[in-house]
Amino acid sequence: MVSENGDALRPLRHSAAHIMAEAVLDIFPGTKFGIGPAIDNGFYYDFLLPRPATPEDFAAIEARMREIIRGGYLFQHSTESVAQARQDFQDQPFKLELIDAISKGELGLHGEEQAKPTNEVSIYKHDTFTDLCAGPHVHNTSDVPADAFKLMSIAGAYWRGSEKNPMLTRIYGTAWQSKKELDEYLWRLEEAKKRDHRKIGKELGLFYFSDDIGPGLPLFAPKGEIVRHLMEDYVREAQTRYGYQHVWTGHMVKEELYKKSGHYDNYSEVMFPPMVDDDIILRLKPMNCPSHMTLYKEMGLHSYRELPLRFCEFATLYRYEKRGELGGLTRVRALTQDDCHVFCAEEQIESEFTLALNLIREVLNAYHFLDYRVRLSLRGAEGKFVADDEKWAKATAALRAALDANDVDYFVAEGEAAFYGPKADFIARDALGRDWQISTIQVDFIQPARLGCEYIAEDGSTQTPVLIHRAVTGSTERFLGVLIEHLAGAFPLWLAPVQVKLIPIADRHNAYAFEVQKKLQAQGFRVEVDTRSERMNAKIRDAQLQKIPYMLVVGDKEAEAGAVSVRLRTGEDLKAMPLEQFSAMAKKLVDEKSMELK
RNA sequence: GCCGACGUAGCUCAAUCGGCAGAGCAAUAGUUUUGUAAACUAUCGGUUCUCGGUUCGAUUCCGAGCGUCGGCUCCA
Repeated sequence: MVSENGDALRPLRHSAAHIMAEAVLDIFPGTKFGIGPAIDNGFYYDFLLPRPATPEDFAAIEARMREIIRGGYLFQHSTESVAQARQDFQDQPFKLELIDAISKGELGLHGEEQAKPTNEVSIYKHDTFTDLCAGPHVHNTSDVPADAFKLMSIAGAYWRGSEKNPMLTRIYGTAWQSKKELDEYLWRLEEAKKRDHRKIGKELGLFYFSDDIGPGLPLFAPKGEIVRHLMEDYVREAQTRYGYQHVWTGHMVKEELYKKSGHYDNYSEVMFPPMVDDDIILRLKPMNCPSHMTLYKEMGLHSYRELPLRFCEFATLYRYEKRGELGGLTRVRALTQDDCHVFCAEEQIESEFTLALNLIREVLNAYHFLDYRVRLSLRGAEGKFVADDEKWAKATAALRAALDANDVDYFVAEGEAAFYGPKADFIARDALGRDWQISTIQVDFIQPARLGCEYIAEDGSTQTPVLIHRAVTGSTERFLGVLIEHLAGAFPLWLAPVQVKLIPIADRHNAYAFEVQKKLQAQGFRVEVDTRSERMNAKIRDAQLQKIPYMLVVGDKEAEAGAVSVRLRTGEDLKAMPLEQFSAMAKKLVDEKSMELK
C-alpha cells in the first residue's frame, strides 16, 4: 500500500528502520540485512537472524534504539562505486544482490523494476551502521523522538516478495512525531479491534466458524442470514431496476470448460481439486464467466437486436484459498458473488459502463461507503495475461474512454488486470483505514472468442460480442464483513436483524407487548419481545449491546394509551408516541434505506 | 503453503516451580414485578484443541497434526 499522506514522516520512519537495524545487529551479531522501508504508520526491516526473534526481544531492541537516538549520530550520505560497495557489503548477501540489480538497472532507487544501469550506489551511515539506501533521512538520530516509536510485531516475509526466495524475519514498528501521536495511533488500533467483524459477528450472533465444517466456510445464524438476504435482495432489486436479468448456473462445471476459457491455465491453483465421475472430471465453480457464456450459446443464435444481454447471478463460488490467507468473512473459501456478465457490441461498451457505474454508485452510497477510489488496473509488462496485444489495446482504450466520459477520477495500476482484460476497481476505505476492492467493471475482448460466443450483426455478418464482467458488492460475505466494521455493527434500520425490541416493564405488560409485536410484524418489521424476568434497565442494556435500533418500552401508561415509549440505540429517548406514529416513522426510514433512526 | 504467536466452560480470561482446573458474564431454577445501560440466591457447565512422548504425576515440558490470529504471496 502506498502512503497518500504522512509523507513528511517518511524520513523519520525510514531513519527509525535504520536505527532498529543497528540495534538488531548489536543484539544479534551476524544478522544479514534485507530492506527496511517506511510504510503507512511506521516502518519495517527484514533480517536474516542467527536465531529466531520473538516479541520478548522487543524491549531490548527498543532500549538499544533509544541509546542510539540519544547518541545524536548524524546520518551521513555518500555515493560510492559499485565495485567499492561490493567490497563494503561482502558479508551481506542480500545487499550484494541489490547492488547487482541496481548496477544492471533492474532496480531503481525507489523499487522500480526498470531503471538506468549505473556505476554508483547511494549509501547512508550513522554511528556504526552503514546501509545501501536511497534515503532520505532525518539529519540526526536524535531527530527521531525516543518516546514516539514502538516495535509492533514480527512476521516472516520472503526476500523480495517471492516464495522461491528465503524467508526473512520482518520486524514492524510504528513511529511518530510525538508521543501524543503515538498514543493516538495505539488508541485507534484498540478502537479498530473493537470493530473487528469477527468479534462483532460473534457478539451479535450473526455467523460462526466450525472446525467440523472446515476453514473458510462460515455458518450464518438466523440473524446473519437475514442481513445477507436483505443485502442480496437490495442488489437484485436494483439490478432489475437498471435493466439487468438474473440467471442460475449451479455449482459444478466440467473441467474441460475451464481449459477452453483459459481459466485452467491461469487460475487452476485456486480451484478445489477435481471430482472424477468415470470419464467426466468436474470442478466446483470458482467463477461464473464460462457458465454464463455457455448459457449464452445454448440460448440459440443471437441477433444484435438482443444486445446488450445482461446476465446476473448470485452464485456461491468455491475458491481454494491458501490456509494462511483465510480470515473472517473477508477471506473465505465459499463466497457468494453478485456477478454479472454483459454481452454487448463494441460500441455499447461506454453506455454499459455508465449503467454499471451508476448502479455501483447508488449501492455504495446506500451503504455509506462514501470514501472510495477507482483504480484502472492494466496489464503489466509480464505476468499471467492472455497474449493478444491488439485486443488488450482495444479493451484498455474502451475502458479509459468510458471512465473519461463519466468524469471518473482514477489512478492507474500496472499489472493488476484480470488475465483476460483491464478493469476498473472500486476501492472503499473501511473504519480500520484498510482499502477493500469492492466493485469492479472489467472489459473482456478475449474469452467470448475462445468459447465461441457470437451474434449476427446488422449487416448479416457473424460477430463476437464484448464481455463486460461486473460486480457491485463483490462477494456478499466479504462485503458484510467490511460493512460490519464500517458501521461498528450498528446496521441501518432496513438491515438490522432485529429492528425493534419490546421491553415490557413488568410481566403484566407482556400481553400488550405481544400485541404490539403482532401489529408491527404484520407490517413487515422484525420484532422481538424481552419477557425475561429482568429489570427494565437490564433489558435496555442487552438490547443496546445488540445494537438494536429501537427499544420500545411498554408499561401501564403505554398499554392504556395504545402507545410505545421509543428509545433509540443512540441513547436518545423519543418519549411515548402512538404506535401508528412510530410505525409510520420507521416504515419511511426503512423504505428510504436511511441511516437515521428518526 | 511459508515465518511467528496463540488454543483452558457458550463468551472474556486466570491457574506460582510440573502436584485435586478457577472467576465474571451467559445458561437453568427460584425469589423479585421493576420506568430508560447490569436485581438477588442457588445450580449447571471441562477429553485444558487432537494424537503421541518424557515423568510417580502434564493445562504446564518435548514432538507431530488441526485450528485461530498477525504477516509474506496471490486474488478472475
